[in-house]
Amino acid sequence: MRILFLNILIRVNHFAKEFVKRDIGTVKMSSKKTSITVADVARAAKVSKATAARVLGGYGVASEKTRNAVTEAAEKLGYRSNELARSMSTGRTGLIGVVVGDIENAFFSRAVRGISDAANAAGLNLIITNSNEDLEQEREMVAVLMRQRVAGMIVAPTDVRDTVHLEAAISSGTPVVTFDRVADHLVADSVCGDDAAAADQVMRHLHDLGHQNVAYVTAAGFQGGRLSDLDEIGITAVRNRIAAFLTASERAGIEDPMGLVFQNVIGEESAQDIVAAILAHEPAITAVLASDSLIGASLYKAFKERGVRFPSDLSFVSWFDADWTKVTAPQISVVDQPTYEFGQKAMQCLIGRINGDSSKIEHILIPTPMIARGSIGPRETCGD
Amino acid sequence: MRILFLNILIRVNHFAKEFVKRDIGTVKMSSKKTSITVADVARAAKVSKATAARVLGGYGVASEKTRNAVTEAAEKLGYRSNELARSMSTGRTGLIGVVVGDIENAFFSRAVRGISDAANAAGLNLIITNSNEDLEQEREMVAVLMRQRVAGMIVAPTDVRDTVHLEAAISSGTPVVTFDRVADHLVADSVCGDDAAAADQVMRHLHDLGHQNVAYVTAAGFQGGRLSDLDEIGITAVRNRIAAFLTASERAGIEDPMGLVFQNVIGEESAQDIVAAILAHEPAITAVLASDSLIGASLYKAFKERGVRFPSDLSFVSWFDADWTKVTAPQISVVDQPTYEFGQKAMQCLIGRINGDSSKIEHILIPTPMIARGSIGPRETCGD
DNA sequence: TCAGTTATTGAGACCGGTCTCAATGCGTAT
DNA sequence: ATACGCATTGAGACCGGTCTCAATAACTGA
Repeated sequence: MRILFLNILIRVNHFAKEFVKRDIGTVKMSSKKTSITVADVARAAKVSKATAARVLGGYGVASEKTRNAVTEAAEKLGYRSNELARSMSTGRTGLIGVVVGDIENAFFSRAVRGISDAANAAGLNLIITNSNEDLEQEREMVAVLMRQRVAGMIVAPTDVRDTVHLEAAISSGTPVVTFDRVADHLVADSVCGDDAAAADQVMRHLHDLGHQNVAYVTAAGFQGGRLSDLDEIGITAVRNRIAAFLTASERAGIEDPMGLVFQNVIGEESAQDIVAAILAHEPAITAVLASDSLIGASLYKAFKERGVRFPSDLSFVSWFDADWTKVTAPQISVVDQPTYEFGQKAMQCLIGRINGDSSKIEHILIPTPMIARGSIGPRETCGD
Repeated sequence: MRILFLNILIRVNHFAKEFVKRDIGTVKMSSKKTSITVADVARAAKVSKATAARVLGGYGVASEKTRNAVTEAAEKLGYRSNELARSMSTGRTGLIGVVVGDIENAFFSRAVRGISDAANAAGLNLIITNSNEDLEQEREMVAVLMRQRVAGMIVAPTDVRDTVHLEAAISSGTPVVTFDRVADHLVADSVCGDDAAAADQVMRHLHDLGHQNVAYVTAAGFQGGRLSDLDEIGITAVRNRIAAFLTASERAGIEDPMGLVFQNVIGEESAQDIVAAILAHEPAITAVLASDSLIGASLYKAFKERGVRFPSDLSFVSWFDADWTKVTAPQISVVDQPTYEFGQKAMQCLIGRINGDSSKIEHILIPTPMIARGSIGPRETCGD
């Protein structure tokens, strides 16, 4: 009788426990309805969490029967993997950090498109950040990306003379590839246009057309408002162009080539000032090189406003084949920077590094040929 | 003797196990050297992990003495927080997913800049993806973003007639804001230009100038190569423009307004075909509206190649005030879409939703006024 | 059928942080 | 000195997945 009672009590207790367990399970599932886990799928498929994870994560082995059961349960439950959890476990994220000057600048947005396409093809995704060509902001963005534990970073460094933050990232095991600019001392691959060759080519072309006084216009600002030392320039792309420009100007007999470098052109107001200075220059400047397409567009508009005719009054070349260079009359001659390819190459390098490639650091130079259009003409037609 | 031998064997085995364990521990610490954890900092500061986390995570309370000790240890060790772990715990990431048609299109890159600036100001970062205005790719990108557990998404939907994937995201608790396009049935805020009003304004202006046969050129493709039903258009921005265009054309006495909608202009080749068709149109088409700046640039170039003069032969208006519209001669009249503001507004809406705002869904309409420039002129100067 | 080998599965620890609540410490009043 | 209330701290569970290795199952050959 006593034994029978105890037996009944044990059964009731067992039933109550099963009831509570089921109830808790129901509540849990209800509140977590929006996020099904591997454990949920495993329960539904009547396998262990580890087995379900193997199937859903696509690693290890599982029998076909098990695989089907898990797959079906996952579909039925609407399982969606959690990359955060996966990344925590594996120590690897599928995220790539990108630091550009300004995503709105077509030069960078096209490069980002190239990076993005190559990344997506490799199952990776981009976190895009803007440095605004400001070192402090670049540092902050790199820190943000490091906290996100990006698998690697592609950076257009604002100033190659101060890359401590990039060195720290690299030391932490995060591979870095720079694009458009190269820091020689950094243990990072780089992908850049051949700026020196391009500047040289443009200058030769202009000299062949009889030009001697050629101006170079840049956004970079110099101490005392005038270039006196190339080391002032933290963006290697710009430095290389100007170095080649100076060499070529000397070759053409210019005694003070640095005096032909016009600085600090950021936006249309400063372009107006520079255009006034160029038009007032003695001896007359008969050709202008714009360091990038933003500057190019501002200068072009300012010159047109003053009634300058291309190429009869002034020959004009801009870096980067932006959309606007092809609707002007005449069309603008450009240094064609294939930034989509820059981006693709940079991403390919980075994927190699992420996958453990420890071969020698590469500095990839991509040709950036001049496209001569109607904005360049012989000096004799340039009025004197 | 046998017992002695077994005893020695057991001791050797034990020693070997301890040796291997020590060796593994050393290797492990060495490989983890680059990632200092809260536990490491806690150890160095002689507090518990929970306390160190409180200080480093900036939540809870800690004495000043403790705070200083932890902060100092963290600096000395070079602690860098792990957002993955934090997000796992908190159930919240600081990532925002963005799906645009093509980051390279200035319309989107400027919007993304607006989104990015607003996000960064709120301590958030963007994962940018491209849909290429393809529904399948959009679905895939949304899935990728959901797997990353983004805190919310800003999407320019490719087709508002099929938004199951967005509905699923919203049901999962991930707020969505659409921009440029609106899906009425979606429980999502939207930020768009007032396309109907803009089209109406442009048409009124053209009619006031005497134009009657005005063409609208779009990238959208229609069944049978001709627009017959507005519901064919999955992008609401385009649909609204065309609807207003048709209404205004009818008002101006056009009997078959749909015949003035030219479709499927993607790239410069198709632009050539469309330009030929427009120039051959009877009665003569005296004004053209380009649905976006990519189409606009292609059309402009094709017309110029055929010697068309603006505005004497043809008046021309393009949606979006792209850079190229301001260097043509004459400058192009545009519908100014302030996409930077679109992006900012969208991000603000999304931040509200992420923070728990459950107020009524908002559809924000931003004015997109016409900027009349030299490409528009009276019909009488347009040759007949 | 039994033994040996290979394939599959499950238990439990772990990633690096957050969160909860009980334990401990500190300050104040009697 | 003792009691009470408040502030601070620590222990341990947990987030959702991966990884390791022992246990179990399945297969094959004698």
